[in-house]
Amino acid sequence: MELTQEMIKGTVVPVILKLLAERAMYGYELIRVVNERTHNALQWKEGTLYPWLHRLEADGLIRGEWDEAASGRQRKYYRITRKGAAALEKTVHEWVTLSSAVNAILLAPSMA
Amino acid sequence: MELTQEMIKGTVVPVILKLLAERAMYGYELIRVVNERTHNALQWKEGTLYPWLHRLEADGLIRGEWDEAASGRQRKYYRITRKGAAALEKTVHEWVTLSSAVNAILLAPSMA
DNA sequence: GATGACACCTCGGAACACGAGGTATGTAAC
DNA sequence: GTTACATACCTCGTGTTCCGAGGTGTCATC
Repeated sequence: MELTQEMIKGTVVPVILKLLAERAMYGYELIRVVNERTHNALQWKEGTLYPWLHRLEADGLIRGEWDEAASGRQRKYYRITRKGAAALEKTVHEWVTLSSAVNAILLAPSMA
Repeated sequence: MELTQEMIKGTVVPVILKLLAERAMYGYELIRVVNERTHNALQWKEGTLYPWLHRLEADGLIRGEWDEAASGRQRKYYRITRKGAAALEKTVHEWVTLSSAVNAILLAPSMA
């Protein structure tokens, strides 16, 4: 019964879309940025992220493109599509609705 | 790719514990109360709730007891245990940490 | 006596996370 | 030059979960 991990589900998609809306990034970078920005509250793993990137690309929400870094290393940079931007807006709204509802219950004062 | 349903996962346990910390309730009642309090933002289903009640009882976080309602109908009232109260505190803290981290990303101003 | 709300439950298919494993390249140390 | 590590991509299998569909029985109403 690993609660935290369960909570993380469902936040993956909006967070990916949001970060890619800010700027194009490659998979490994996304993991690093998320772990840093959330101080490891969200601990993303490769086994979770890569399949999602493929799914989102298949759905046309993001588009990946191989590019050569200055070091000469190949990286696959993803950027958000128009369709993805629309999905982002929708999913953020869903998150706000849900988290507000949950907060309203969890943070209500306990009855004595 | 049903995002909202995915998000709901992980919120089930803290919400159950919190509501039972307020007062003893039976399963069917929990579903009704949650759907009302969240205006259907969380739409709980029986197929999700009942297995969780059994799991939480098996883990000693809640305790169920059959009781006869005034109508004569049998209901299984659940109440939180001492162990459950500790788990509630922990899981609420986890939720706050997680939702704050996600909000920090999702609600950040988009770069132009 | 039939219909529908209440109240409990289980089962099975589909979806998902993630650990473990794999490949390949650049960099640093020795 | 080769060993070792960080980078960077990927897939597969196991275990876990949701929830629609189905089942049982009770009570109230008509």
